[in-house]
Order: sequence, then C-alpha cells, then structure tokens
Amino acid sequence: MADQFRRSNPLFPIGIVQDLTQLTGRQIRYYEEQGLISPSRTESKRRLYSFNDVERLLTIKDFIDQGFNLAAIRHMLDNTDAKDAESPKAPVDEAPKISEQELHKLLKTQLQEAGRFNKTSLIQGELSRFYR
DNA sequence: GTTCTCACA
DNA sequence: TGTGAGAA
Repeated sequence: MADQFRRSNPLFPIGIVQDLTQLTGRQIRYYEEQGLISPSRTESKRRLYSFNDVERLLTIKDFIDQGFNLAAIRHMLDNTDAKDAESPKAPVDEAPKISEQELHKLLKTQLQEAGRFNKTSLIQGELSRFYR
C-alpha cells in the first residue's frame, strides 16, 4: 500500500516530466486532453505528475513511436487501468531501502542534473527500476 | 523563471 | 504539433 501511494504521489511539475519523458509540454498537455493521463493540480492550476503518470507517458511515447494513434493508446491504457485495479496483489518492488524523502530528494536532484547535462536516457534507466 | 490557457500558422 | 501572447 505504501508503494501504491508512493507511485501515485504527485511529485513533479511538467518541466521535470518533459526531461523524464523527452516529450514536449505541448504533447504532454495534449495527451491529457485526450484522456491519456490525469495529473493532479496545485491550487494554482499547475499540473503535478506522479510516477504512474510518468510511466504512462513513457508507455504512450513508445506506442507513438510504434505508430499507434492516440485513440488506440487510450484504449490500451484503459485496459491497463482496469487490470491494475483488479490486481491488488501486484508482484512488484523490492522493499525500499531508502525513505520516501530520500527517494524524492534523490530523484529531484538527479532530474535537475539530467536536465543540465542532457542525459535523460540515463535517468530513465534509473527510474525504470522504480516502476518495473 | 516556470507553467497555464487559448488562438492561430 | 509548434509557437506566441498575456496572465498568474
């Protein structure tokens, strides 16, 4: 349960997500319009994305690269959601060895550095171990 | 400085 | 999808 919470905890603004997914803010917002993702908002309307959202975006990107249209992707994502909801016993994760705070801080730092050095691919690799 | 919405090429 | 305007 703690894991579920960690994954759906809104952590990053769209800028970070852009670095993470290598998508433009335009695309991210557009996909949201198409119902592909549901980021939460701050009181000032800013979008906040969770690990789940980022993973979703990464998945979407893969499909786009493979030539799928948004309608098809939307359908697939719906199935994914239903599946997750019906599978409360997700196998997943090794026990976190670091605290939520550490994780958040570490990630944020890495992401910021990634943005500066344009090494998003490396970061994506790091991230993949959190929601595999 | 960053993100938001909306409009238009 | 990209870009620019104007506001928060």
